[in-house]
Amino acid sequence: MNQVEEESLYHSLEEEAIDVDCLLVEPRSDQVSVSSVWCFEEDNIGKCIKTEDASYNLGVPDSNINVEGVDTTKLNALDVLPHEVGVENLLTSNGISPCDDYLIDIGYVDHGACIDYVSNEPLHVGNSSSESPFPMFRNKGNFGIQNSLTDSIPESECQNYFLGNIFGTDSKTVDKFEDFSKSFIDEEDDEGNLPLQFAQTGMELTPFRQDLITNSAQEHGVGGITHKRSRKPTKRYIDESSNLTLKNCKKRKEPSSMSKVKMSTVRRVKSQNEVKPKENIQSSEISFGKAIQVPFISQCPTECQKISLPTTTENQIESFSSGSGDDSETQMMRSMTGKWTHIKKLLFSTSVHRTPVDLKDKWRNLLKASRALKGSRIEDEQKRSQPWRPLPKSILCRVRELASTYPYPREANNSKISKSKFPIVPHVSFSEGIKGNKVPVV
DNA sequence: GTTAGGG
DNA sequence: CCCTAAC
Repeated sequence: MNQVEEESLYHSLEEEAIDVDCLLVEPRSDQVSVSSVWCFEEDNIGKCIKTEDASYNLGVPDSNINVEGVDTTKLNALDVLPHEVGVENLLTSNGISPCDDYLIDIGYVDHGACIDYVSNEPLHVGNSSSESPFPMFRNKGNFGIQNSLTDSIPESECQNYFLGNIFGTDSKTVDKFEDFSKSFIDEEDDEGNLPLQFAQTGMELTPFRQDLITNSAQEHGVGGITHKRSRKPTKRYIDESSNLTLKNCKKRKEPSSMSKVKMSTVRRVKSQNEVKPKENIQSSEISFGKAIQVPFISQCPTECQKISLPTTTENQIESFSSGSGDDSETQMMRSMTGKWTHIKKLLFSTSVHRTPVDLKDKWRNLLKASRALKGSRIEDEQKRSQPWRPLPKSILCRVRELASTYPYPREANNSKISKSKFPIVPHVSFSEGIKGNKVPVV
């Protein structure tokens, strides 16, 4: 139907005073009342009850929550609306235009659907001075849309629209859908599937429709038409992702400038073919990280976690700590200034994510735990007092033993241990203990 | 730059 | 794990 037909129809109806239910609305209002429109719509519900039933049965909720339904209705309304006739032209011009029924239906429904989603924005209908909140739209916008569609499209076709667009089964409907989409697709947009095209199309149309689509997308989340153009991950993200595999999937701040130096140092140590320490250290790394990936070696079996330090590392530590050799003095002096750094270098070289400070903290925590155990003596009591899983008693005992042997600075008054043995703390390597606790292994 | 220690 | 003071 075109505008002329509608106009003539309207006049004929008016002259003959035939219209009954459909014109409960006062047609001669200067302001087009939306509630009137809704009265009209309500009275016409019967006309398209079949369509409504169809849509409702198809799961289109009352509040247009169904994304596909929303877009479908909008699509249909847009499709029905003659493009050459602007809504403003149809609805304004001092009152209701000759084709009120049709135009209110289409135009207002079109806008009403938008209002339903752009709740904060008053409806401006062309030159009309009406600016009403249209409260009823929020509740019954769906009716309007569907009625308009029903009135505008043959019933069967209307059903096909709903059915096809909701389920995507009707090829005819899909064709129409595609045609509609193509008619609005930005030429630059050559990607995306149908829903995406439609979304892009909607954004090309008007602010109303943009809001409609975006709002519907926000409301409905992931499903339906909310396929947004997938964003390529940034290079930084990719780098970080790849690093995560190396850093045991642990988000962690890049540990300061020192750690950068350590990283290079670590790499240098790695290049020295310290395979065995690596293995042992890897086992320790398995213990500390959560879901740690071990990139260089195969996972050590559980037995492997309790092996003592490999000979290479042991020799290094011995030479480092015992004072044998000419360089022992220098090393010892260095150890005095950078104990944890050296421990890290020697024994946790492959634990890229762990800084010397971390090692220090870990050891401190172990000492704390061991002291706590010493105080309570009863493991059950410890379990009760601690929110976390307690370390196995054997482990804590071992920590105490080591702590007495290699006292932590300022925490142990035990001065019988010479400072030259500090670096031997690395005799403890942390391994995964029972129940996933981190366990120092000697 | 490194450690100790508090938070 | 982060921060800061101290060295």
